[in-house]
Amino acid sequence: MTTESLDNLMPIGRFAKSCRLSIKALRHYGEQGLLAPAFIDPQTGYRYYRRSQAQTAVMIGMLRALDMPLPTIRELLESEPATLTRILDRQADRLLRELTHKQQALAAVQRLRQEQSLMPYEVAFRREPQREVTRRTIETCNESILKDSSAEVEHLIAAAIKVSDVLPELVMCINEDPDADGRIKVDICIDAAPEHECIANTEPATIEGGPVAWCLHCGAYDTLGLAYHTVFATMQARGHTQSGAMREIYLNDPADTPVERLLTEVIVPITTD
Amino acid sequence: MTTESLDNLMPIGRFAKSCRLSIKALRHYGEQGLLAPAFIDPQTGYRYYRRSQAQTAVMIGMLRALDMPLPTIRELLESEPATLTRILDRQADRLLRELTHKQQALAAVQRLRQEQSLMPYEVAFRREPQREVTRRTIETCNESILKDSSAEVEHLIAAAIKVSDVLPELVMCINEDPDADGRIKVDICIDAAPEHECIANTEPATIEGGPVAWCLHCGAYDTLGLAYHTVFATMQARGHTQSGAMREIYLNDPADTPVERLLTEVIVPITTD
DNA sequence: GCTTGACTCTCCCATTGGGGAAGACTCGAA
DNA sequence: TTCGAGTCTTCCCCAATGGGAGAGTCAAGC
Repeated sequence: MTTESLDNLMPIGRFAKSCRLSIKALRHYGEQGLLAPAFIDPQTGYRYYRRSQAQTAVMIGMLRALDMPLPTIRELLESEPATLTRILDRQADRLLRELTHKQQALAAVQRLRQEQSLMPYEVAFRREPQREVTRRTIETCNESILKDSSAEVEHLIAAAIKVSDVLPELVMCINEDPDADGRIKVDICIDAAPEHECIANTEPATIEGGPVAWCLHCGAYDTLGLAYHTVFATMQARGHTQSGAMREIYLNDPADTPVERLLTEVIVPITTD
Repeated sequence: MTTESLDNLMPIGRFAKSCRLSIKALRHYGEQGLLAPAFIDPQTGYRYYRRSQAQTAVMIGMLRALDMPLPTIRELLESEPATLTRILDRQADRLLRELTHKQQALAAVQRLRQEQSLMPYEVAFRREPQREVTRRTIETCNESILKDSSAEVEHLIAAAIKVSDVLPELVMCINEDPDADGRIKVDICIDAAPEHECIANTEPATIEGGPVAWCLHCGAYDTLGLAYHTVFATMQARGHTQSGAMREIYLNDPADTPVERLLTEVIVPITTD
């Protein structure tokens, strides 16, 4: 270690100022193995950093500004370019999920504000008829259900129009996961018709009829959660219990309807005892 | 209390299942004053909930799904419709800020991934000439700087084109806040010209020349943060210190340039000792 | 009436990324 | 030498739960 490099050593305060991090944060990064001081005086315990370490420190600050967890940052700083891409991909996925979630939350809050109510739906209790349908089942997770299902719905609709030339009524059944892995099974169903039987990856099925809690959602699909919550709240208040997969019926086609006019029936089968 | 209402009482586990919340969460909500059990057995400490409370519980679950903090939810549950709007407005503001932040983070991560590097800029050290400019100063906070400044920039550009019929070169100086309140002063500057003096809310000013650290950012403005961090990192590695307001020079017009072609000079004045 | 298994209680510790404060020690300049 | 500023460790705090330990309770079957 030359005199020159010794001269470059500075105590934590000055270093913190130069790289725009707090002293606390720097100590924390040291403990977590992201950025160890170049030298620690064994007598006094004082931490000293080398000027060249500021580059790493600034990078850490940047990555933190991107909400990257410290363990991920450590990986990233130690990684080869190849691994770097993989880690960043993972991070981008995570951010995208959080972004979608925030978007939906914002839409929901704005809707509540507009409606001036925490339960902006009229919930009715009624009896649904049994339906014979053609079904395709997909599996997805809670965060990407909107994206995954809408993609699949488009495929199915396109296939149905090709064979029967009519826009079918569409029902989506959400089977809440008994396998716990965060996976959810979703059935996308169109009314049964002889022509529909030839559509790939589908099977005939029956949607049981019976008593249900029901409400009508008007507007974009990303605030459907509010409708479900309102239905559940009303159900509970009356002592009803869910007794099967909840479902949505889409009353118009998103392709030719402005989002604020979209109508969706929200249905939860119940037991009436 | 009638027998009927007593019959409605159920222990926490059943109640939790019926409103889809965890037992832990329910106990916590009780402590925080959001949802107290209808009855607590003084002997055993067992909590009993009434069926009608499930409605509130489901609402709390919904609001938590919107990332609303518990104190806010308490306010909301106790509030009149008038206050409700105000609280939801506040919440929407917060969500919007977080949303913007996530968007920028995602854009930054994707850029890093694409560049396969944590420092995807070439930083140069050079000497900037002094500039005489016409300046408008705005004050904003860190999160909304992009939005606020771009709005103001459009106004100023429009005003300048009206009086001089030429697209002026645009420089933005970011004075980092000494007042600490999270407020940042931003100067939007166009080159000084006699015709510009009549533009409202502007004043003549001088941007000092001198040594700077410099890099060129190509692409959308929301990842400019990466460029700044790279510049700072390189500066620190060479032992340079910032000595004035950092600034950006916009080399083309966002109105007629595709975002991926936008060029921005990022400049940080330094001392060279 | 007793056993047994499912439920529930309280209390404590963990998470993330630090911030704040206390009390003691150290550094550097005058 | 002295004094003010810097730094050390240690402990507690934030939000909203989750997990687990150890003890007590409930309800159903025998």
